[in-house]
Amino acid sequence: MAKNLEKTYDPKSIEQRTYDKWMEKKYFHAEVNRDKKPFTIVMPPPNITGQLHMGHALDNTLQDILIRFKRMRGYETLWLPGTDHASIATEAKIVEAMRQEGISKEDIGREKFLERAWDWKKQYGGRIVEQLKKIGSSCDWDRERFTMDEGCSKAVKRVFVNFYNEGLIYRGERIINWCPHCLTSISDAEVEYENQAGFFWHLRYKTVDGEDYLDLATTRPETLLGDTAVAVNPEDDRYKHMIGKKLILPIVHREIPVVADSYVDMEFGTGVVKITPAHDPNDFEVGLRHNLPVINVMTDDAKITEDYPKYAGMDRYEAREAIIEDLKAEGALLKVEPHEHNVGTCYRCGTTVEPRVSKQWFVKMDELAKPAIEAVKKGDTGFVPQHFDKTYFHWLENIRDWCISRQLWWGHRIPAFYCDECGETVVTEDDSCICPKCGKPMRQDPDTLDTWFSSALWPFSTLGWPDKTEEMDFFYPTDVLVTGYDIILFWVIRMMFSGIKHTDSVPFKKVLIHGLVRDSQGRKMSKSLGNGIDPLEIIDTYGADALRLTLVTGNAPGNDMRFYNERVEANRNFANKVWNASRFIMMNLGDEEIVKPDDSAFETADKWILSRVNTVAREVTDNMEKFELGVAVSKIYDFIWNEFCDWYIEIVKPRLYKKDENKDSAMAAFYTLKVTLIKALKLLHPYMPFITEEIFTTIQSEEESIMISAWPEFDEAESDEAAEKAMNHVMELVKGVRAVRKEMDVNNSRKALVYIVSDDEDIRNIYTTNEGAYFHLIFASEVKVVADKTEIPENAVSKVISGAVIYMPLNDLVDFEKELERLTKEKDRLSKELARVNGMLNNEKFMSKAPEKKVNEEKEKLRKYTEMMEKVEEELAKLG
RNA sequence: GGGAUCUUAGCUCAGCUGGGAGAGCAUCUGCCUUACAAGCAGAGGGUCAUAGGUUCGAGCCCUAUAGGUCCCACCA
Repeated sequence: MAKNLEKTYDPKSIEQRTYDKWMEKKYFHAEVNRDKKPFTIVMPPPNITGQLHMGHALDNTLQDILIRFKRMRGYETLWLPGTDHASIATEAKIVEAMRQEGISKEDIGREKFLERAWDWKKQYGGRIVEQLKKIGSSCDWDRERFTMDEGCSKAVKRVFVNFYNEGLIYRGERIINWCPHCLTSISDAEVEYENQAGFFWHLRYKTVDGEDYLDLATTRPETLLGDTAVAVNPEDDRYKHMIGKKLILPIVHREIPVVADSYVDMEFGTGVVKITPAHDPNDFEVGLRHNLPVINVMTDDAKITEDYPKYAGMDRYEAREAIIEDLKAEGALLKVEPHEHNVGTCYRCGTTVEPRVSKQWFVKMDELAKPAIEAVKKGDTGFVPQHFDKTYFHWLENIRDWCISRQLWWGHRIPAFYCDECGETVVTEDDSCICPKCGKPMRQDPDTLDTWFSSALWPFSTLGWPDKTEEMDFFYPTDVLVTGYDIILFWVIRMMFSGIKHTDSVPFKKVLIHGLVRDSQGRKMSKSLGNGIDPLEIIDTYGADALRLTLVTGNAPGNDMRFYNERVEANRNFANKVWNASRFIMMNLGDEEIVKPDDSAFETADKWILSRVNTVAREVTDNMEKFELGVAVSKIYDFIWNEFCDWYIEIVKPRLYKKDENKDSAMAAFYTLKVTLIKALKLLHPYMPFITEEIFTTIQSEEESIMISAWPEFDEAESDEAAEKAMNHVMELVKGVRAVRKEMDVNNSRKALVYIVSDDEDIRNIYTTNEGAYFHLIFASEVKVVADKTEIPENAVSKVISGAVIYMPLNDLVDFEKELERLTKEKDRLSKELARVNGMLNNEKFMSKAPEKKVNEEKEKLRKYTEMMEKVEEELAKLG
């Protein structure tokens, strides 16, 4: 107990050591334990390509807070960590690395490529895990998973096969989003739209006989190579006569029909649209309706195909230039005007997506979406904050089939097999598939699945599904999913429908949504801007606890936050404050053991702080159960700094310094200090795990860790209204004297006689019995508590507080001006309050409609303010 | 085009079911008071975007307007 703490808190000296201890003791490990209630969070798996950024730091801090809180409350808490194979991102990195060596994927072949990928995973996949540990994450690392490990892969196959057998997965030629850089299809959700400045090229398509024409505009003239029709609205009188006629496609000189389709907006442009089914999703639909040919004019990397020798091999933008020139030459280009339009880009590499018809695998969404919507409507799963359910509903209600096949090698290979002999297709979990029809070995689909297909199963595949495991039974469904709002449509939705479909249960009961961490100017942190703040650097400078506190204070769920170092610094200072308060207690105690003295040794201040910490525990617990983490931690912060340090410690100092004179009183103070500190540390622990552990195990050496200690639950017996009321009077007195001293410019070194005048015997008793609590705080030479003013000297400075008036004869010429100003100000304040209270109490409607409790409160205020007002007026009268 | 969200002290933001406007930082004034100057004490600073409405009572609920942010959307 007599261990010393250093003078300033040094996070570096304790964080690693503390974390190692926790790991060694296996505190993070969860087991199926039927004696306890489970509390489960699965960590959103960071990409193996990733480096810890502020978003991770925030996400994981929130999870760790919830986990530590519940663990202390006696739950069997499982926080299951893991990483995501991130197929497209990882493959891109490896391809890039190989490019620098001068080799391509195809050079080494699929197997060798995958070997490299696994090597890469071994080398870098653990990096982010180590970084997560730096912020104190108390995950069960024994259960760490990877989206491509054996269990998860098994789950993926099972789901694919099940979906397929139920007709919920199908393969078909559809128009999909194609990234010409990543060379793969991507899902709708993976396309980011951005407004780009472009042009409208107005073109003229003439009829076969050359006598008539249709004018239209396009933003992508190069796609004209694939035009197979021109469409007009069937209701459009301007063009009714053209329907069914043939036009000559400029440059290509192919005949194409004019079709009528209500998709065409008569109001927009000329009301004529060229139809390129192979390169535009809408045109594709039109094409289906009118049986139009689909002509793909581009290669995988968005170059024009050999079918158009003149442009073959040109990149789509080069081809655009060339085609425009040719259109001009042909007289088909009427005019060019600037036009801003939405362009789809690949979320991975930013390349403009090329819509393209291709044979892909899809998940049919209609049937799956409905129960996912229902589950949130019924409240089986709820969003915090709730309004995010609107985003969720909106997306699910408008969802289109999900393209899940990717032309990549790194990922879960699609478990579909084709027989080249007889054309049979088999979808099976069995890797070495033999054709059931002709007995020949089958060829597996070369494509892999969208990364999100496997992460959609994360909450249950990590618990052993599809096997019936104890873990599934005990820990599932999970309790909370913590994630950013930017990930709802990618991930949350897919987990929901996958979970409901395969486990007959929602995968989580609550979704706690947080916002983005932005830079000090409110900009998104990004690599390209170079404005990212590295959490590890912050930890290095200020400590993990300060970082964690910064990420949760002053922020409501779902809101973005700005990150700047001044805030971290302030929180580092708080850590130091906690550190020093603890150090103070230990220093003064010396080698003595703390033994709880007889009840009579406890003073009002002791009872007050014990009562307060108890109340704070209740409020904090309530807030945390409602995910109001920011509110909760600011209550702890305020309690520790403003009540415990600034008041209680200051109040008990004389008792500690004179511990030999009154042992019992000193011991009561020590006992109260320790009990209160420990409760406060426990409340703080989920937010600041390292410092609280270090202090706890120093001061409470018989216990081995704060993180497995019991949470301070509210105890009615600790509440002490009388003590709280008394201390409020004491604090008002101290503040009053301090204010007067400051205003009168009286240095604290100058002790003064202080009169406390009150005609209320109870209040006089409070001041008499608690003199020891405040005497030194008001720098008094003597305190006289009296019933009336008869013995107050004429030139005493006065200060009215509730229930009493303070007089301080300062033996100076009283500065009448200042005194007058002070009292007048006070009078103004009181009259405003009185006007407000009177306004309410004189309002008949208020009196009849407001709750009685509120009315009584106001009556009490009226009494108090009236009394104070009288006294202020008396003092003013004295000044003349 | 649809939807969400925000607008509170100089700055960044809290404000839980409607009942006397808060914090951190910054500013001003005193303090090296034997835990902490990464500190202590005191002070100034806000018609809670605007306009209506509901209510005894609105920062909080409703409607509209303005401005900002974000998401979704097939306008060629």
